[in-house]
Amino acid sequence: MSKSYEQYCPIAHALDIVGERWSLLVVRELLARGPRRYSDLHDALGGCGTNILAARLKELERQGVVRKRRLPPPAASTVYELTELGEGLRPVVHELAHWGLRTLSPPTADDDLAPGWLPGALRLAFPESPTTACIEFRIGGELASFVGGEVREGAADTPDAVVDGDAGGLYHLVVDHDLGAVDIRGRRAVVAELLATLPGSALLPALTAAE
Amino acid sequence: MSKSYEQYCPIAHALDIVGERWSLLVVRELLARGPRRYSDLHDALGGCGTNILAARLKELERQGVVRKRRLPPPAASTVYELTELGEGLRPVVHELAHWGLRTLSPPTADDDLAPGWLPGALRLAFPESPTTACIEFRIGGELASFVGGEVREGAADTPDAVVDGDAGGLYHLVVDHDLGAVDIRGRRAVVAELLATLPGSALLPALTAAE
DNA sequence: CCGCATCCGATGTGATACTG
DNA sequence: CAGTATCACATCGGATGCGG
Repeated sequence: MSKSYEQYCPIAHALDIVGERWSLLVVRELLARGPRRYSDLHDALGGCGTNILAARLKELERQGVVRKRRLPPPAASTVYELTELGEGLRPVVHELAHWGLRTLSPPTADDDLAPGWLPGALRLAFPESPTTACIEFRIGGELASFVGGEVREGAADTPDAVVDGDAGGLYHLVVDHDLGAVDIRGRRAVVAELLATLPGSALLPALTAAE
Repeated sequence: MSKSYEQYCPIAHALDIVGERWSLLVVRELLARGPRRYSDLHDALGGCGTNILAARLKELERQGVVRKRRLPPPAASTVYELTELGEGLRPVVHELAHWGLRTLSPPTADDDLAPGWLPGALRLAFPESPTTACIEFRIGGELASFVGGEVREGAADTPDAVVDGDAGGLYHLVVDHDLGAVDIRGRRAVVAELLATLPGSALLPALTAAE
């Protein structure tokens, strides 16, 4: 879409930068997983055409959303990472993800999901510093934890709560706020608190009434 | 883009629905100005090709984002309006607008702006119920007011504060939180409170530090 | 392998014209 | 006013090539 909307409007301007096909998915990937190599991105995007990916990265770099960095010799490779401007897209992607969840049906099987999806999914699902509690998630073979408001891979040392279930259970926990969709050991209250930080907790109840 | 991203991911799914060119601008228009006719949309979008607009509206309707409604005889006409699902995009568009503002330079002249832009701009800029105060905005010939957390066209009866200036001043007020960029009569504090509800007030200070 | 650049058929876009 | 029809053209997606 090299063609701009040519409107004096922040939304049109934002879309001029990240509105092209694949662009926001590149940002999603960098937000959820951190700095990545070209071919990692290409794989994660379900193969979007190497030329397209190259074009998007070049454009995003030109716009100051993404930065290219060369790693030191031991692992000589180039990685792409978000600039501060690019990091600023987190709330946008976060809201978009929650809106998308409304019309996305629960996952059918864990096979659909790429290995290592859980930490990224949690990072995208929850705001940055939602709670000081420590919660461990064991979802369909994946393992990740909330520690001090941050998401880590792997188990937690002394979790306040452990959430156990499959991807469908996590879906219902996040979308329907159904604490019964997963198995929770420890302090259920901290999980409820975490859910209260979701955009949906303000929106969903309002849907039946007038918005 | 009739072609879906075909990923099990809420963001990819959201973009399958509103990620096509022009789609989010249609939503923006309906969010900011309420139900509109086909040709009003076509004008507001800077002429995006009637076939494209028709295709987008059809797709958005099919996806349950937009609804077509026929007005009663007196003003026999068809209008498009957002469904509850479509209204749910408000936080998304809201965040996107604030991100876009970061790299959008101040307006050069008021000529750039379509008549009646102010109420829509205020509705997009500020969250839904930010304050109970009553504030009147007089920006470059445009007139709009915050009353009870809602934006109205025209003057306010008994405003707590009156904000006077041009479009550039409003820009700096919203982006830089510069209360000096406009002329404020009455209680400055209620304007400062309103600014505190912006996403930027949480993000901008954090940019110099680590995000 | 990694990081692209090039070529090409399929598809989407944009301006104009035209119809109910 | 509310679209549909048409057509030149840009872009996309997929395959392939190719130097480091």
